[in-house]
Amino acid sequence: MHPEMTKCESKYCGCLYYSANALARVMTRMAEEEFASTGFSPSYAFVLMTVNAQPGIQPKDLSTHMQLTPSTVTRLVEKLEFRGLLKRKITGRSTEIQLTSKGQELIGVIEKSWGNLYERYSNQIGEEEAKELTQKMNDALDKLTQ
Amino acid sequence: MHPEMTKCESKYCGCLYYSANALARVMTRMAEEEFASTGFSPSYAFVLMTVNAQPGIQPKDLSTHMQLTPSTVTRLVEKLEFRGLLKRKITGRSTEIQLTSKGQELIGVIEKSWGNLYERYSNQIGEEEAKELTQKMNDALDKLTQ
DNA sequence: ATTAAATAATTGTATGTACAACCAAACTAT
DNA sequence: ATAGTTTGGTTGTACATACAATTATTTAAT
Repeated sequence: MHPEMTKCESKYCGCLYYSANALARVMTRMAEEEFASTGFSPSYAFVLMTVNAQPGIQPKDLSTHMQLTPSTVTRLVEKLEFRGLLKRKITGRSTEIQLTSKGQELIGVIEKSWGNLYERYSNQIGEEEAKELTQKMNDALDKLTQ
Repeated sequence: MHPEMTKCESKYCGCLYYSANALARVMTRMAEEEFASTGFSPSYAFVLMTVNAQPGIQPKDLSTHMQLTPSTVTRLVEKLEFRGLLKRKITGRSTEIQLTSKGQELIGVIEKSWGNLYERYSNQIGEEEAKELTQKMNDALDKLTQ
């Protein structure tokens, strides 16, 4: 038995599906706590940040960028539009998403929470290790999605 | 700009929350495809495998093991019990979970799908890299959950 | 012994996400 | 030009998961 196996009795801990989901749930719980002060759950905050970084982005691109299905993106965007934080400009079959001024006002708070989240997990995991892990996960993501 | 940044234009790709969730969704889609032939979605298959590996396991332990909340485990277990694949033996406030014979019959098929899943992502990511990544994620998980 | 605190599990309810079906717009090929 | 195909986006619906509140059991403290 390998020494690194001692911490985990179950052989299923060697499964990427299992570990990815467990880690995602832990990170989501943490992100929910950090973003709570903004009034948004993490996915909504992420949409706002992404639209802020790429004004005019289309739902399709949000979808591939966040690895969410188009229907999920529709739901996220329509709720944020309902709350007056962004608006959709439809031309033909394509749609452009822009922040409203009300939405822009929130970016500061959201980015601050995002910074807090980064600090929090970096403290626990170690900043360098966290960066490295994130990078490796992104590499894997690239390979898994061509 | 670092060379490894070229693939990802957004600074948010450096966020562990983001990457963990994106990877988890991609892996879940893949796992759903592989487990489809068993008639279970991956979480249910995982419960069955875990109970098979640790007969008599308690919901609480399943919960911490899978990083799922107790209520979620209750739902998973009650559906599997309803389908006659496992049964709960309640003594006092604690519960022991066992596979039924019907449940045991399914283990073979499930483990085979699990192997297919392993092969599939190993082929895409590279077996060594996949193992390494899984290990690093488990290490991070340990640190994030004390 | 009796009360208080902690723990295991469950229930009602809400939310995030996905799938399947669909519509409308834009290509493509005849 | 027109029919077929592809693509962006939306809707109805279903499911996995979480949160808050609750019950029941066990442990701890007086």
